Amino acid sequence: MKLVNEMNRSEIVENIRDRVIESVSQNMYLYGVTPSIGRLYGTLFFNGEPMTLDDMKEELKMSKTSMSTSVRTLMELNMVERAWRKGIRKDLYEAQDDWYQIFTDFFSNQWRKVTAMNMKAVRQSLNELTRLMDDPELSESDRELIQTDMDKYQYILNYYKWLNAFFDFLNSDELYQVVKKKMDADQ
Amino acid sequence: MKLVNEMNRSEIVENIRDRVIESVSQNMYLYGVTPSIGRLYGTLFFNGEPMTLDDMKEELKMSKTSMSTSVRTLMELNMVERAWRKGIRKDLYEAQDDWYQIFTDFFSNQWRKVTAMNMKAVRQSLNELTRLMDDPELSESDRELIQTDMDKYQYILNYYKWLNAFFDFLNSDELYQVVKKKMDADQ
DNA sequence: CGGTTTGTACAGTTTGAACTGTACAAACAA
DNA sequence: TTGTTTGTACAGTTCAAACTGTACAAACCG
Repeated sequence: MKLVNEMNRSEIVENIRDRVIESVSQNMYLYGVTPSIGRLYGTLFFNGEPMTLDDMKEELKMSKTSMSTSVRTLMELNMVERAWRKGIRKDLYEAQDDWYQIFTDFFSNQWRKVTAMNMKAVRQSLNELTRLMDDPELSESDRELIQTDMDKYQYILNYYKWLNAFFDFLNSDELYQVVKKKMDADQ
Repeated sequence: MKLVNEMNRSEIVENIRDRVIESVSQNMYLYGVTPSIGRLYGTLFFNGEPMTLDDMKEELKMSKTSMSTSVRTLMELNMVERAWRKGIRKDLYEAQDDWYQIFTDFFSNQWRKVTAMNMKAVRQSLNELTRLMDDPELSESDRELIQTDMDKYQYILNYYKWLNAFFDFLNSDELYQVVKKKMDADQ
């Protein structure tokens, strides 16, 4: 097609880059963020240099407010960090570009938070049922019914304990050795 | 409080159960599902017995259509399975109650799908840039610019390969041994 | 001190996703 | 065959989240 030949080279490179950013951002819902926020991360990642809110607003054609809130979200996920350059008064942000780190951090931070909350709720429920079981007037059939629930709660607790151990493993050095072995096996 | 004493026992047990279901469902956004769908899963999990769409509709006070689409979503995530009981004409569904399995399946299925798509896009981009680099008229500065992008694409590809090896590990027996070790260390 | 720049709180708007009700197709019953 | 039951497609509605613009507080400048 003639048009392509008429495009100047940096335009072509830019288009290719945009396609990759789009692809990455479309799939960042796995991290619980919207495509817009994903696009912002991609932009920062490929820009290399830190950017100001106004840079981002300009690049993505969105409001400054959106850029402000989006960049905060990315910071909470350890995907973006503050940066400083002397002589620049505006806040600067740059992409955390270690994707392995981002991946493991995500679990340690987000998932652990959630499991902790759930464990609390389940532990409390387990306690309340235990107290209920103390009642000597309880019929045998009631007892069985409650026990069924208690067994489930115990199962959930064990699972969460296991999950947390798994996250410990994710943060350990072993991870890389173990996965390396799998990679070599793949070849 | 007097009220509590007046509640009959199964009501109390029910309330405790609902609280746990709510807690679990609130946090199932990590699996990319809404609280409603999470609540449906929780209901099926604690019900034990398989349920029909009408059972669910009744239990959750929602439309049958919602139950139908929600249960499909849960099936795609391997969180719910079809069940059969003789004499019952309606479709029956029961919760997959092995949470370890659900967790590892989630990665194998959802994340792998996403990485595969991204890899495709990045590979294509890398190819196109390689072809662009063949042009002998390319200035040195253009070359460097393109090379910077190509390095990033290569980095992404390596990361995705690593991720896939990690998912292989998740599906392997090793996982349980390795995590077991961490759990014992925790005590 | 007043004047300027920068980030964000907040209210309002837009957009998309969740949810509902109806209408129908497929499966079954008689 | 006709009548009934069951699941889902589809159109419409409702609701929540994303996004914008304005207005202001905090920091900086002279």
